[in-house]
Formats: sequence, structure tokens, C-alpha cells
Amino acid sequence: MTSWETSKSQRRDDIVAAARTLMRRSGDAAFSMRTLAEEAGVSIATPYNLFGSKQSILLALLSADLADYEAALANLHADEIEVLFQAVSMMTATLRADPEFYRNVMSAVSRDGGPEFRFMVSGPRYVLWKRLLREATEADLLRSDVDPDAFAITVTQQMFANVQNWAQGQLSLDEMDARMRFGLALSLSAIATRTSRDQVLARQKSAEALMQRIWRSALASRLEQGPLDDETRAVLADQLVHVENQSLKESA
Amino acid sequence: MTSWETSKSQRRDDIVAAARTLMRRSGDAAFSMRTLAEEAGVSIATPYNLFGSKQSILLALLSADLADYEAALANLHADEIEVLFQAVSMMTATLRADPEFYRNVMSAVSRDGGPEFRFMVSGPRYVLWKRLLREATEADLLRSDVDPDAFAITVTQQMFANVQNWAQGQLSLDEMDARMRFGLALSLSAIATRTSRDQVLARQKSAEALMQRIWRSALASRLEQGPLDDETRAVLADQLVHVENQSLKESA
DNA sequence: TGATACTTTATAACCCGTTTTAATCCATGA
DNA sequence: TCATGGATTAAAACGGGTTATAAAGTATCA
Repeated sequence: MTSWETSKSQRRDDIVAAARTLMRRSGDAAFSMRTLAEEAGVSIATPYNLFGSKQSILLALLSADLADYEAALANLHADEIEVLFQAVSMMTATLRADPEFYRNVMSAVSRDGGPEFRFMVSGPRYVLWKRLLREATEADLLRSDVDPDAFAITVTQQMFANVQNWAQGQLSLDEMDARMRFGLALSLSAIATRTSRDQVLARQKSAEALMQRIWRSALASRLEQGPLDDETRAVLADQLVHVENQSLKESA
Repeated sequence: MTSWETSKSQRRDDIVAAARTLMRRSGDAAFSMRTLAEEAGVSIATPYNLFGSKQSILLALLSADLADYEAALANLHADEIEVLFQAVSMMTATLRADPEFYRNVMSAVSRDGGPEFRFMVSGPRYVLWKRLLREATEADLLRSDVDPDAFAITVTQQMFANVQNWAQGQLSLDEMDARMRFGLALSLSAIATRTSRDQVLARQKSAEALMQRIWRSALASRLEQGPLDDETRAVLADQLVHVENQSLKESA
């Protein structure tokens, strides 16, 4: 590596570090390319020379963490069905470790998020889930009479949609976790074998109970803020989905 | 309605019509608030006075068509499981009637798409699906031992994610349709009753075959463009998901 | 050391969505 | 007919992402 290249990669690192700082400090509101350049001690043109665009910079932030996530996932020791649910747990744990940061990065990236975003974030995850599901099938815990690609796509899409919904403030982290578990268990229960059926159904029931508990407590805290007018009550009754969303908006 | 109010609603209509024209003419690239104002023969400030923001205008475009969709859905006569799949067909048909328009509007709206978007587009659809699923349950075509809210959320989320993926250019309309059918059938098969099990499984198999056919033809057309280098081949092998996406990008 | 080649810099510009300001229009009611 | 008052207008401005330009800087090689 020539000295030019080191100073270039140094600058890249500076910019990514500055982006992290800004994102963590006060969200994507404070994250303009001009403030980023200032924070990194660099001119406004440099980030464009080195990264090309704002979303590339944000993608660089995500990529590092996602690599950590996958590495940790490789070290799990459990039966092949449990690993699937642990993958969910780890995703939630990753997000919970620094929620504002991830929320800001993910929603910022997916706002502009062209195909690049999908390709870099969703793509690798699809490969990962496909592998996990194949391993479960090989262990005779999932039936093999359903197209593995189709199944993996469905599952991955569900996970991804949930994370995105969380990032956009439509779900609490807890509800995201519960939805992912429920959706996963539901899908799995459609192709579970005799060996794994009970295990999967138990997972499904527990995720279901978790969701119900979350809804009840969201509703309760909504009631504490004051009585419901009729319109709000109707919305809540029909659209429990939005309970979290609304309390989130009001607290913002 | 006073004469002021008629001229106001006239202006609203002009603006929405101009937005339709611009969207259909050349996509969201041509859709700036300044060109919109010009097209509508109105000052830049007026759209803000009447609608408040760009996304409100786009939402107004979507809302009318979604209302049509739901109205048409109310007139279906089929057994309660078939209606679910017909709802998918009708969604696809709606989008196919004017793909560029819907793609542009949806991706533009969901790009800026704050919670408003979700609330107005996804919310009513959730209510709709929940009703359809309840009717199927009451007809003893779905088991009732799974929380209907949780189930409806999962299904709606899947449908919505698929439409969004299509709007963002990651899926062909055909693949979106196939994915929706497959995901729906898979979820239903987890809670199908003895009466409906065969029907649902047949749907699942046919959607699966549909997806495979789409992948094969996408791969074939990709091969016609020239031989695959190793890297591309690896991506395609592991990530069939992106076949459509890539050919879409290249043809753009 | 000095010339070369490449990068970064400063700066201005462009278009975007949005907001603000004061001026202007014009239907309404006296 | 004319004053009133709300709606629309023109125009400028703000901060945003991004790009273009020429000047300044700096590592490499002769």
C-alpha cells in the first residue's frame, strides 16, 4: 500500500468515524454532508470523491456491524431450529445496543435506498437465512417438499420488513422482535416435520402471547394519557398495529 | 359551497390532475414542486397552501385508486379462501393497468414516506385483510387457534412488503404476484382446516411453480445478453432474488 | 532537487422541498 | 359601489444533496 493509499484510507476512516459520531449525536437531522465534512475536518468535495454519495457512506456504517452480526451467528451451538430463533434474538440485541444509531442509519439509508441498499443489506441476509434453513432441512427438522428458495425469500422478506418498520418508527423494538418470532414460527409450522412440530408450535404460541402482552401494555399506557375519544378508540380497535406508532409519535 | 370554495376545489383538482400527468409522463424525476406548479398553472406556493406537502399530493393520487380497489373487492363472489387469492390478483391487475404511474407514485411516496404513508395506505389494507381472514375463519376454512390480529399483521406485512419491493424496482410485477401468492398460501397452510388444506396446498404448489418459471426465464434472458462471468454466476446462484433486479437495472 | 501526476481544497453553482414576506386579487356583505 | 378579508401570487430565502472549476498541496520518479 503506497503512502497515498494509506492517507486515502485514513481519510475514509475519518469520514466514516465522523458519520458515526454525527449519527449517534443527534440523528440524521444533524447529518448533512456539509456538517459531516466539517466534523471530519475535510472539504465538502472529499466525501464525494471517496464515497460518491451520502448513502454510500451510510451503507459503509451498516456493513461493518452486519459483518459482526454474521460472525457472531456462526458461533452458535444449538439445534437447527433454535438457531433460527437465536438469529432473531441477535438481530434484536444488535439493534438494542444502540437503537438511535441504527434507527437513524437504517431509515436514512432506506429513504434514499435505491437497489444498492437492498443488494448490500438484504442480499447477504438472504444468503444467511437460506443456509440456516437448509441446515434445518438436512437435519430433518423441516420438510423438503417446499422450494427452499421460495421459502427463504418469504422468511427473509418478513424479517427485513420488520426491521425496516422498526427503523421507520412504526414499531417498538419489542414488537418487532415478537413479530419476527411469530412470523418465523408461523412459516416454519407450515413445513415442520413430526420431529420439530411441537417445538415450532411452542415458539409460535409464545411469540403470540408476547405480542398480546405488548399490545395490552401499549393500550394501557395510551389510556393513561387520557380517555380515548371515539375516533381513536375505533382506530385502536381495528388497527392494533398502530398503537405503538401513535404513542411513539406523541412522545416525539 | 360558496364560489370561493368551488374555485379552491377546482384548484385542488387541477393540481392533482397535473401531478397525474407529470407522473405518467416521465416519472418522479420530472415531478418537482416547481414543475408541478407550472403544469397546473398555479404558483409554487399554492400546492403548499392546499395540500401542505409533496407527499400529501402523492397520497391524494393513491387514495382514489385504492378506494376503487376496495370497492371492487366487495363485489366478489367466491369461497372465502379464493377471495384471498383474488384480492392478490386484483392488486396485481390494478398495478398492471398503469405500472409506471403506480411505481413512480409508490416509490416517491414511500421514499419520503413518513408514518402518514403507512397509516393511509397500509392501515386500511390491514383492516381489509383482517376482515377477509375473519370471514374465512367463520366459514371453518381457517383454524381459530391462532391470534387473528397476529396472523393478519403477518399476512398484510408480506403483501405490503412485496408491493413496495416492486415499486422500488426490485421485482417484476409477475414475480411480485407469485411471491404474494406463495407467501399467502404458506401462511394459510399453517392454519388451514381439514376442509381447506388441499385447496391451500394446491395454491402453494402452483405459486411455487410460477416462481420457478419466472426465475428460469429471467436467468435465460440474462444468459442471452452474454455469458456470465464467475462473479455474476455466483451471485445468481445464491441470490436468485436479484435476477429480476439486475436485468431491470440494465434495461433502464 | 525539480517535474509530473494525482488528490484535496475552496468556492460557487444547480435543483430540490419548503417557508416567509408583502403585494395583489377578488368574492362577499354593507 | 366600496371596503373587508381570506386566498393566491411573486419573489426571495433557507438548508439540503450534488457537481463543476480552478487553485493548492503532496507523494512519486527522473
